[in-house]
Amino acid sequence: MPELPEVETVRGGLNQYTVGKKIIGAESYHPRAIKPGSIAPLQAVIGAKIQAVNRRGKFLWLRLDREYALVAHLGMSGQLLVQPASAPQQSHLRAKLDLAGGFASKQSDQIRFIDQRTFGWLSIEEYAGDVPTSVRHIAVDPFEANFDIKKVVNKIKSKKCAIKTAILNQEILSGIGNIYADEALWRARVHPEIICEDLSEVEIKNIITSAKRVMKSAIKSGGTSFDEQYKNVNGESGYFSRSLKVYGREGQRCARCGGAIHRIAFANRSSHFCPCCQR
DNA sequence: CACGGTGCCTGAGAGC
DNA sequence: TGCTCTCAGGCACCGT
Repeated sequence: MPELPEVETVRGGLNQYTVGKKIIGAESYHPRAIKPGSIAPLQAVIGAKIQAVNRRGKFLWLRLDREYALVAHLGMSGQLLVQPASAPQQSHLRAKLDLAGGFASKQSDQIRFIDQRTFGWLSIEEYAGDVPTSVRHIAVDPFEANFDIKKVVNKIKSKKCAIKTAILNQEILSGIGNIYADEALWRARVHPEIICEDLSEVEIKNIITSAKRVMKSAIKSGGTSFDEQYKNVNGESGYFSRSLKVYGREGQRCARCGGAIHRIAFANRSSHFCPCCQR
């Protein structure tokens, strides 16, 4: 499941291998691949040059030499791969962009959008200030220079919902999904169902700092080679098996206190935590 | 306005 | 073996 670290890994790969390239072809293969709100079909980007690859939270966009951006969200199972045009076609290929010139060979490269469960999408959008329109309501993520932790702490402190619900809310701070939410709460020793109002500002700040730290180390283990980056995006990278302390570890021992990790259904999701050290 | 619940989607794995 | 059921969780949207 791509959360901020996985999307950042994809952004880095696209930034390295596609910036400066001209888009010479575009095709969509699935009706859900293009977001209904897109102002134009995918073919509108043909002829555009990729100037930069930007990200906020889990939203990604290609800045083009145009008035509009090509926005991408990976949803639950989306991937963006850069591959030579001759590479075999993946079974869930939803769209592709052809680029002029290649890095892997002399033939042209493609950006391929692959998405088994079709919760991801591509969209052509105008800008609302610095970001495309569908990103406008998404809060700044912890890695952005203007991330204001005090403001975020105050906003969370005023909420009457569970702390886990608050840190998953992309309009409060963005980038955290179910995995990193559980990991951040474990590291901060806070039970996911504690009501925000009942936490101290120090505790809330600690949760956010923990989230940033765990996501930072996940980005680091995204690897440096192109292939490794995209292995990570598949969701089964070494990071997941090595470093996760609670997510997907129901019944196993807590690395801190040795107690059993519990899993509860909460807000239509699974929450993993240690009842012994997360009160 | 704030918040909780639901729909969208497909393949893996469990259970019978 | 093969069928059916449950689960995974991103976001947008709707109702209270």
